[in-house]
Amino acid sequence: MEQYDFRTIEKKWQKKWEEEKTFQVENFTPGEKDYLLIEFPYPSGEGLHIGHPRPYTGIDIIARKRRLEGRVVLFPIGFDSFGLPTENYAIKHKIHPQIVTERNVERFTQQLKMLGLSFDWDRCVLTSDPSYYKWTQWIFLQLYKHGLAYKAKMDINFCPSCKVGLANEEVVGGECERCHTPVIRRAKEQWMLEITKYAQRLLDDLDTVDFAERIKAQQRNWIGRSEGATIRFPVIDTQEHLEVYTTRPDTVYGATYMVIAPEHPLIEKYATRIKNMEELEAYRHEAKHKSDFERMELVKDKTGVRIEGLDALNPISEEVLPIYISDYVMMEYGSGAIMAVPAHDERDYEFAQVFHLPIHEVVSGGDVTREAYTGDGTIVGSPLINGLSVPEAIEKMTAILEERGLGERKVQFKLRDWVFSRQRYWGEPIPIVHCPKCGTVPLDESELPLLLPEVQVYEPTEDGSSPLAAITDWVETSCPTCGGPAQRETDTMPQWAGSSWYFLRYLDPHNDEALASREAIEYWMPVDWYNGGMEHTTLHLLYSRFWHKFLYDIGVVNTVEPYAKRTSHGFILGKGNIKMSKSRGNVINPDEVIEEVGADALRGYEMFIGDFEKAVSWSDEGLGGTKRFLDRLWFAFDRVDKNKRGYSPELEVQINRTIKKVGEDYESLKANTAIAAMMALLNEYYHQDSIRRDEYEVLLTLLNPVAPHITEELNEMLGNPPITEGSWPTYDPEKTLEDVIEVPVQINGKVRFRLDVERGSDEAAIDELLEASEAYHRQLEGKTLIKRIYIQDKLISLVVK
RNA sequence: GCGGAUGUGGCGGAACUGGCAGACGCACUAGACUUAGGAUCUAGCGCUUAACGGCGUGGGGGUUCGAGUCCCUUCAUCCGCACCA
Repeated sequence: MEQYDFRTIEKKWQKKWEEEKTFQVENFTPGEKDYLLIEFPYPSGEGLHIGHPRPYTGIDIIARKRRLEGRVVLFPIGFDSFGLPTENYAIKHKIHPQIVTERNVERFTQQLKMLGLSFDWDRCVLTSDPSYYKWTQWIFLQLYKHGLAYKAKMDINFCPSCKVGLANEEVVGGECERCHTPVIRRAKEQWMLEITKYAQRLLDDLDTVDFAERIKAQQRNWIGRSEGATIRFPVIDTQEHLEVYTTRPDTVYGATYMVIAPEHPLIEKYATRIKNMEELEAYRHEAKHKSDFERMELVKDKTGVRIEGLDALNPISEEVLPIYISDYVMMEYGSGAIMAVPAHDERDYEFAQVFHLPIHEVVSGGDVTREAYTGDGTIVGSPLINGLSVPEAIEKMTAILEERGLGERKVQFKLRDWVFSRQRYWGEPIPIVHCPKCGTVPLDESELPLLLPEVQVYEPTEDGSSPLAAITDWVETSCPTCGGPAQRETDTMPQWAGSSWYFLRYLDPHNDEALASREAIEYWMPVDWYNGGMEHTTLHLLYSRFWHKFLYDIGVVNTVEPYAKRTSHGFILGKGNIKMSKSRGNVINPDEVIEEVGADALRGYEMFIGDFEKAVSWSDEGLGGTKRFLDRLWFAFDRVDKNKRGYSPELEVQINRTIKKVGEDYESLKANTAIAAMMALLNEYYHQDSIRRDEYEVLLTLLNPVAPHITEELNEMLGNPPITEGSWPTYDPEKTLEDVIEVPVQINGKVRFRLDVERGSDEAAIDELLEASEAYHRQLEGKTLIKRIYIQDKLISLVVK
């Protein structure tokens, strides 16, 4: 028999699948639907990375298996084609981003097809296609109309290198997620989406979906819900109150000073009364020009300045409290002001030490002369709540505050609104017009898509405004309301816009009347299984859940959550668990691997390499092992007795077990152990004189989802119709068990010998067997049996003395 | 600091609801076939011991006839968030 010529054979099957549209699926096909989704790739210039095939193959296996089980499977693909890297590449090489995108998509498509993934290519979508972004813009307009999109001048995270504003989620460790330049703060008018309005629902509905625990935990953490109370502290000799948020209203008697954020508006308002304005200004200036990164570096040393001339009154203890500004209080969280309780808060404690401020213990149990005590205890020094525990005191104090009109119960979130505009070219134009008379006016829906204009120069400008601002004849337009001269919004949407709803477009990709028909949405939604990277948990996953809930609220979709189940895959690292990178020279190129060993071996290896959810390291030797398995499968064909049906008695149990195991393992993303079981079965076949046709065929079908090309070829060589037209093997549960089981016998917890026991034997039968066993008598010589435990078909445990 | 994980041979990793630890693969060793082998096949392969045996799932303790698995405690590593009041 010839060598397995994977190059020719893989191409042959890929061509067949493409021409015959084997994996195309029609809407409304009767049957049980499965919507399986992988995160669509960003078509970067580098082409497919070796990490891409892992999640794709993992879900492709599920798709292929479920089709064989007769289910109606939607497994689509598309490209998230707007975005900065393409634009940067275009600038560098002076090629239009559109052209760059087309080229990259072309390359990605070809590479994905080489992997033999069973996508329905007819539903392929591109987020940068006007027929697609028309609907991204449409969703924005709905958000705007429902008051969830607003423009605000605010300090945003700004990357001086990318010259672009960033969402909180895009700042990692104080650096730009993309280029790692330290992020600075900059005041800018930005479009914002009010995701905070959905915070509670985004949190609550996590309980209704099947997401991996780490994903849920990370989202909860990011949303950051806390319960507490607001308290208003009068500013002495003014009409003003400083409102603070605290989770510990029980410690209000322990407040010995107050701190407001450097940006707090109180300072401007009372500038004339403040005696040390210059000093404050200097501090504010410094704080503003510190990047987040620097702010973090200096975590240990608390700095600040007292506001001379303004004091606050503790409304409960009626003590007079000095007010400080310090950058450890942030304007973005709560009200930008805190009551400082140094005895029971570590940060306040540090600050109090630096500034020699009093520390009043109000919860007993710690030693506040040494450190802040944040645990539970009995309330002391607090006339209204003395003697209570912390939780009781929180409850009582909150009630008192509400009763006296000094504050109220409050739920606070860390989640902030989504900075939605980017001052870049390669993104969806925001369909808004600014009219001097009518103000901000949304475009009429009939005007969509608002096309991205052709430009010569797409570099961002030094002042940080969008390249679109320079295209006067595009910017200058007329007001949709009054018809007078007006100007277009020149910011574009962030990359996360197009990916926040793409799974809906797959359902009805050519619809020009709606983002997808209601019928299609009702037929397919929700996504039954969505796999993607952990790095998207607080970005894409949260954003798309938010948009989906909004679309639900306005009646576009029928499910509250878009994804019923979410799993995430681990990265593939280089040898020695080091990240692959060009500079280290340890990058593995999928094209080369496919050329070397074929797509089936690559797919098989990426599944066999280890736990799907964990990071794994690439090994060329490991790849070789998987390739060898496929070669052995290929040459086993010679030993197949094509006329002999059924399973041989020696193999029957193992085959039935393997069918069971492979099916279950695929479903739980454990293709590694499924492959191990199939390897073991093939090894077993080699120990037989010949392989029966049915034995071989069942292995081909089981392996088909992992290695679709070689299995189809071998199956065809047997003269069978394609596996894709067949069905998934079934097993007989009765036959997954041996009739005679080798049961271990433990004596005082150690296995000493084994007995062949007929399946289902009772204790009496065991007695007989033990009596007849020579080993048993030898082991018991001179000892007394105290206890005997028999677990049917599993184990015999004897306790002797 | 908070949250989530993970610690098993030389390596990647298996082990269902507590029931034969180390499946499967890699590497390695020996042999076969070969002019040759980085091909293929066969066999071996946790540590220790001459052997019987003993010891083994990060460390310590506990529950149990029986613990990788359950409980307590401790150490280490990875990931995410982080002055969030």
